[in-house]
Amino acid sequence: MPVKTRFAPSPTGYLHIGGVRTALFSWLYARRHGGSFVLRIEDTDRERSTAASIQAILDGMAWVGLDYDEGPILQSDRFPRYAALAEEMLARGTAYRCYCSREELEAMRAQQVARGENPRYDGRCRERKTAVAGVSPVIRLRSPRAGTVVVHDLVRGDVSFNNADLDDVILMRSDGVPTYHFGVVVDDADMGITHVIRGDDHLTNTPRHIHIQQALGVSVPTYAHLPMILGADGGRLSKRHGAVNVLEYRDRGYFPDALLNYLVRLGWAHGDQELFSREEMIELFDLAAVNTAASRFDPDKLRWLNQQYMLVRDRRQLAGEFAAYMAHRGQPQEAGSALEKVVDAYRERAATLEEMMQASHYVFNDFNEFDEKSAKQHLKQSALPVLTGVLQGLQALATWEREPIHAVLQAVAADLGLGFGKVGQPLRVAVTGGAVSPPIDITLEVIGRERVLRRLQMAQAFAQARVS
RNA sequence: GCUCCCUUCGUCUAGCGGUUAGGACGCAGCCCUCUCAAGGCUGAAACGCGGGUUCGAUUCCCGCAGGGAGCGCCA
Repeated sequence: MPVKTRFAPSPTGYLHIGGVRTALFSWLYARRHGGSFVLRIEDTDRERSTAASIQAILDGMAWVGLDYDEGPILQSDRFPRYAALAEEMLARGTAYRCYCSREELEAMRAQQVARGENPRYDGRCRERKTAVAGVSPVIRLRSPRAGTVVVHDLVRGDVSFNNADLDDVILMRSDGVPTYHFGVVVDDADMGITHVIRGDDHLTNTPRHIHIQQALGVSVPTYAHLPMILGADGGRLSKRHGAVNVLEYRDRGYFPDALLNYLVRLGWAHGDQELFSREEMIELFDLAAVNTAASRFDPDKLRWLNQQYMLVRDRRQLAGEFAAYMAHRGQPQEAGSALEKVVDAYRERAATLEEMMQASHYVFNDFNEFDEKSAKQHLKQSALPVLTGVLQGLQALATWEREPIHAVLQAVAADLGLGFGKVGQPLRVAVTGGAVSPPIDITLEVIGRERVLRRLQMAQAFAQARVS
């Protein structure tokens, strides 16, 4: 039987980073085994589900490039199917109508907790023969009360549960909408899902799902429960640990491949290897090698990984991505030099496109003030002959390229009997406004003749004013 | 409270009875160097605790402690 996996988020918000990891592992498993991957939207919670969330999920999936062979399938399109199955179960006696009010159930649970028991439905409507007037009932599963269920989990091994600890789960709400438990089971069966790969938080739901499958007479899929991703402090991953919305990583200038590479190493490893292309992930991924312990999200490592991708990116592609990113951020981008040269100059100094934009700010934007500390240190009297000499040399330059620029600087340094550092720093402050930039000759090339000459004059005036 | 899961450097992890417990991020130092990076080298840093089993436990078993999840007409 060919492998078929699915990712089944509920559209109650953006696509979460933890969700992407779950989707990735399901996708990898399907791709690894030449199977198919389904995207299913679990929108049975009609109050919280929104069209905007569905769109956010689709956008997120598209951005990270996790393609699906079927879907998006909406559960809300399938309501008649669940209702029909529930009726069949009623007829067969594997399910029954429950007329208990929410208040009644709440009181029941409160009493059980007070007695130190596991709060659960006590089955009081199991044998009820008559309807209660004016009450629209829910439909509950008549689940076994004795014996055990065992979940054969690909990452945990066998996990067994006592049926006595489980209660009769609600299949259909009183308004005729299926619950999550019924929806997943029916859909996984109808769609022929062979492997259910999902978060660890569903492990204790699995015995209930198996009961439903048995009542339905469908086969039990293979389960694999993935460890959770926690925040840096070990708590549930949330906004305060950095971005949890995938699209925020796009907006911060991360590469989707780097994000996926980071995520695949959370709970999975292949020896000491850190860098995995998509193809390698697919080739090497194995559920048996998935860890059992939860892991913590480390933004620093993601950042490092992103730079590793930045470093080896094709220059033309990177330039295109950088241009698109700047446009996305509303950054004007007439540079003095080609964008390819800019990205080559800054890729070593930026882990993300956002950082690249910040680091190369002066290439695209004019300024009228120098960084105070840098100016104080480098734009002083001793810098005047340097600025003057360089200005003259550059004005006379025929081709504005790194090598001839470098030759000019070298000549000025030699003329003045200065080390290169005494030339580079004042220049750097003059043309960038600060003390940090790529090698000065490259910096000048990339900023462009017009801006460089203008800034040199500005710096000259600045230093002159300080002297007098 | 009850049920289930988990436990190797700060973090991600390798390990699958005998290792100087390896790698990566981060951190520190050095080298390179016109600044900052990138890169190279070096360093500090871990088997939660207690019992077993065994000639020998990080590794297998049992407790404990600590963490996490579930116990909804949410998913």
